[in-house]
Amino acid sequence: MAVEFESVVTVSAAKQIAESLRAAIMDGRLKVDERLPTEEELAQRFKVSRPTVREALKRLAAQHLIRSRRGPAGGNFVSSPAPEEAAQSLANAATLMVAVGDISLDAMATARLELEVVCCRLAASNRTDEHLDAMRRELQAQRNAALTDEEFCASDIRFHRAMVDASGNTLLQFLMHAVVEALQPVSNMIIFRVRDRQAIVGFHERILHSVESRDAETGAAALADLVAYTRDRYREALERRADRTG
Amino acid sequence: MAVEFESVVTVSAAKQIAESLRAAIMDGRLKVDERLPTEEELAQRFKVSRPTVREALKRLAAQHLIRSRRGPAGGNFVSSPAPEEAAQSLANAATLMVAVGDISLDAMATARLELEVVCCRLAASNRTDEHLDAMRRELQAQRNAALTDEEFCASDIRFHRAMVDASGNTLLQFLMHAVVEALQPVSNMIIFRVRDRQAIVGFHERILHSVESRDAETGAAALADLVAYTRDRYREALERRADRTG
DNA sequence: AGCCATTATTTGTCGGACTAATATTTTGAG
DNA sequence: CTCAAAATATTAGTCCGACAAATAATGGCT
Repeated sequence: MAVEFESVVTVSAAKQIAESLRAAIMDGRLKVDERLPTEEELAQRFKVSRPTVREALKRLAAQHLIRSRRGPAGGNFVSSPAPEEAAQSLANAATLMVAVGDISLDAMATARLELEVVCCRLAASNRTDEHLDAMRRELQAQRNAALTDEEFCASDIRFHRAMVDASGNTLLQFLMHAVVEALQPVSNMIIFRVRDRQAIVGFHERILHSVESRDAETGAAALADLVAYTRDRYREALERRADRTG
Repeated sequence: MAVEFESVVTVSAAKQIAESLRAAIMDGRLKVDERLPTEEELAQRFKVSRPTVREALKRLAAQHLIRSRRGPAGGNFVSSPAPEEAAQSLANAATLMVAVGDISLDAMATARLELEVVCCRLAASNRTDEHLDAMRRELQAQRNAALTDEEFCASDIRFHRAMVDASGNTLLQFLMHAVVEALQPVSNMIIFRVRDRQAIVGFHERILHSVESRDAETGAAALADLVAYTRDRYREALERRADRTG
């Protein structure tokens, strides 16, 4: 273990140790899957106790920067960031920001529309048969009236994710998965009527067809219609809720 | 403190406690700025020791879900997610994914272009004078030849952020700040020649003008040119580096 | 009444001990 | 000699108990 860490002296040891290790990982002094010293050794090196080191490690673990295994040949390892977990964290943050009002639902809706239009255009040129199949599968599933609302919503999300995946851009996938996920609570609120489902399936058919035929423009139109429709249904749902409560 | 937590029994106590608290925060049982029980009390409630509770709390702190203060009237408080910090986390994750190859630079560049075109279009219709001023200020700063490379890069980032902010969409701001940030290492690598600076200032002028005159199309073109230019300079930089090392 | 010292409360840190998991080594049987 | 099972060593996970540091509230002093 030849990696050097800056020594930490002043305040809030755990936080600074975490920061020091994080920096070491970020700028490549610690590589992915590399094992870092044992907690005991780190404690000696940073001149703190093991619990303090552990708190630092937990901070990193919470960001999925390290993973740990017990036993000999165990230890704490630099973890390559799993995109799904990172997307989950992002989705959580976005959900909270919506809940607290930092992001308005309107901003979220327009952002989603704009981003999905971009993905749709890329998908129209980069799609593969696998992606089309995935979209078709979800669309077929959504036609099943026996689906519960939750199942329908889940399939809805998978459909959009499949379209995003078809764009072939991993960064957009990453961002969009989180955005779509963060919007799920809203979707859950408004999908409950058969008519709504049929309408949404109709939008999805138009989207799928646009990607199939490599015609991004109709896809953009379909997405715009879908967002407008969703917005209206959401407003209605809010009014109904207002009626019930007062 | 009337909030109930599910009791945790089976495995990995700290992780489950963190998850339990996180869920309580996410679905609103714990509201922002609310103080949660003392560590002692949580330890009793979850039937674990205080260090274990602390590890759970550190996990949440790492995700900026809670903040802590010492002293009476201190404690652990639910923290409203600061967009900048969340964006920083996202940027870190993105940087790592680029470093590890989960995201190709090409994917990153196209994603950035597409997203910035979206932001530019929104900015053209939603911009305020403050946003225009911010963009003008940075542009003026970039004309100063005395700037160090780092200062020029920083101003470059601020210019793009100002344009993104002008879109008026907080979610896009949030995402783009992270994307732009994650791209900084690349920028740092290629900005070193006076000619490059002049070219980039030229692109920025076109972008600013398009937002000023509410003409999104020319802005999109300028952004595309900027990305293409940047890509070429980056390829050259890579070749130079290859020459030096081999 | 206003200011300062005291105090109480809560997180931060510590050291050590024990538990649980697990890879390695040793041992034993075939 | 081979292979499997048991012992062993190593390492993270948990726990306890205590003290340090920060800080708001309290109470006493001027």
